[in-house]
Amino acid sequence: MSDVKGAAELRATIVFNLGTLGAVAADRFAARVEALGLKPKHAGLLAALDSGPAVSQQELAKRLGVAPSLVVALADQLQELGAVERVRDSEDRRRQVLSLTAEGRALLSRCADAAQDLDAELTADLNATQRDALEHALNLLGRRHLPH
Amino acid sequence: MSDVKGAAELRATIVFNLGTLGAVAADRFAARVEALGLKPKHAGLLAALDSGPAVSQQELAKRLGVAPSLVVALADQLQELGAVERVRDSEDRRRQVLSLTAEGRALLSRCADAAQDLDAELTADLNATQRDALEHALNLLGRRHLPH
DNA sequence: TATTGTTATACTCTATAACTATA
DNA sequence: TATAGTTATAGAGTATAACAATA
Repeated sequence: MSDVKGAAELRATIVFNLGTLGAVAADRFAARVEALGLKPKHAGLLAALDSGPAVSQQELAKRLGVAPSLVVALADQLQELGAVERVRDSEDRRRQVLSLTAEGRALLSRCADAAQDLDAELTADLNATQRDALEHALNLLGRRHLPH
Repeated sequence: MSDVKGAAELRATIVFNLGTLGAVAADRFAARVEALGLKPKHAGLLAALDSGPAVSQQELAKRLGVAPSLVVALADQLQELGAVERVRDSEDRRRQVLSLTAEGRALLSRCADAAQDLDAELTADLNATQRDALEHALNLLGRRHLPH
């Protein structure tokens, strides 16, 4: 069974298709949210803020798997858009606590709209069973392999 | 139905999970093939060469969706590894025709091994039915949305 | 002294533009 | 003049390192 494998075997793998289709998906999502003045990472930050209680920027960086300095830049830009507010934590004045504004929630909602639109576009030639199975399997993998 | 959507709705989408899991998959694949002296794009080039008849570098660039100058760099590195050969086309001496060597085929095979290993790792907590459905759906999407 | 946020710098990846050889 | 390949340059994105304020 140590057969020599070629392009066909590589292309058939889940990892290969996840990686390449993931890049396509990310590009299309980026194109959609660009109209909102956002990059995908901004949407990620908005989602992280909407998910749980207010946290420090350091904590956000860990959740998102990015450098703290990047959180600073993303938050700066979101603040400029009026999407987030920075409030110094009165208990530990080193901490900047980020929170979503109404505008931030509206932007996040429009990101979700864009993602749902793209889902329909991407899965147009899957039948309902296939689509549900894909959605379910990806949600399972997400829960297992993504930070949350 | 113009309900305000939040992080939960965004995270549940296929596009979101494809994008984020795709990045995870790509990172893991990159880590594996690094031991072979390769980056994912090198594997992509090897696979493209294995897929069809010999073509020019320009044609390769179109197939891979990258700039021609990147194909030059990738091919340089693969040639250094003894994985590809460059032969001037005798009919049009501007063209460099790339072809896989035995070493190149061996490297590609090891890339496929790595991808199959990662598949098992990634889908460890899916049952056989879920796994097959995921694999099938991704292959369908790949045929529809990736160049080939 | 350690930690949070910030700023400054550097690195990786890849595209665009300029150049060479051939057509 | 146009095209294949190559080389040089530039930009986007993000990390690492240095710094300031607070603990």
